[in-house]
Amino acid sequence: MRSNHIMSSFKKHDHSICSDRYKASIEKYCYQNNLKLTPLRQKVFEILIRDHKPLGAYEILDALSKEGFSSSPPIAYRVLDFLIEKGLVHKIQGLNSYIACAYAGCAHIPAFVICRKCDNVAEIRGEENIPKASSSSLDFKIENAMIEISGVCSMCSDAGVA
Amino acid sequence: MRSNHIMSSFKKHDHSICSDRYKASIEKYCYQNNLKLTPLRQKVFEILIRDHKPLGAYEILDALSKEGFSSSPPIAYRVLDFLIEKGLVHKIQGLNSYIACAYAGCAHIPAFVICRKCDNVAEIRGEENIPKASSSSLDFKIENAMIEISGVCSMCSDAGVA
DNA sequence: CGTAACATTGTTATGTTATAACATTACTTA
DNA sequence: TAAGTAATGTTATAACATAACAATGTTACG
Repeated sequence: MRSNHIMSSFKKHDHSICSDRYKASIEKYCYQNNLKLTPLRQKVFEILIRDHKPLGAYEILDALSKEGFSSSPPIAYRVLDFLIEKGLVHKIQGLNSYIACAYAGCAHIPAFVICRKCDNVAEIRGEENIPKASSSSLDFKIENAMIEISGVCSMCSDAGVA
Repeated sequence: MRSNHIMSSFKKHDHSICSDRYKASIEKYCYQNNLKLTPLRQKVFEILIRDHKPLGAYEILDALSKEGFSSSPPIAYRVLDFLIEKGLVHKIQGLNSYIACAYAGCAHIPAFVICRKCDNVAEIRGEENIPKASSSSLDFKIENAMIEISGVCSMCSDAGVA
């Protein structure tokens, strides 16, 4: 397991260890890349890793508000834009929500596995899943990929009927 | 080329032939599956294939309005829900927009190649691109996949600088 | 130091996308 | 032809996101 590997939300684990790894990876990344990890940015990131689940922008705003931060919409969206641009957070398009990157600092194409029952999401590496053949037959310059797999995780399918 | 194959938006082609193929495939599919292709549903589908581009729900509503149909938001969303559920239309999550399925009636996992310059979109088959290994190691029951590749198409990269 | 330039955060207003809830009309079928 | 269901019409509002500008903080350089 690589040092910054984050545990899947689909497996029971001690999340405090995860949280520490997340924090360490973002701090290291910002330090190495000379990015300012302001209190607001730290707080948003902390909110995102707390539940180990994707959150909507307005959920983040609520959380910020409860902790005494300003909470008008642009606050969240700007910080999210920053974190997304730096690859520290990803947007889950299918849920209009945001999740901390599990591989911050490692070049990768993110892909997500989303349980429609418990709303947990695991990030996996999507490199091998982008359609090389088809798109090259189209002579297309690939810049980005969004891969979101949905279904039911093992914890949920063990728990009851479909 | 299979009989219902639709031309890629990234290649010059006679779109009237495409349109006819789209229409034929939806009519055939609805007939075979005993689905009611009402005037409203037909019109929405026709609007979607006209430009051979994805459209937002409110663009569809505008078009409906111009053609004398009722055009409050639920009108479009309900018809889109129906067409999506039947696999005749797909939603492009990254653009909040909707596109007629290029493989209606064929079981497939849709994937999209999206040019960020001209906004054209080509549907390709995504079967081979879902992350089998990773998700099976998670013991996850896959139901659906969303694969959207973005970049620049050959027409746009020929046309000028990046 | 002081100040110009830039980055960050604060605030108001508004734009865009989507759905809830209920009314009406049409279509089926027994 | 009446009851049940599917489809469409309408109003209101929820949920998601950005534009535009003000205020404050930070940095770097003479």
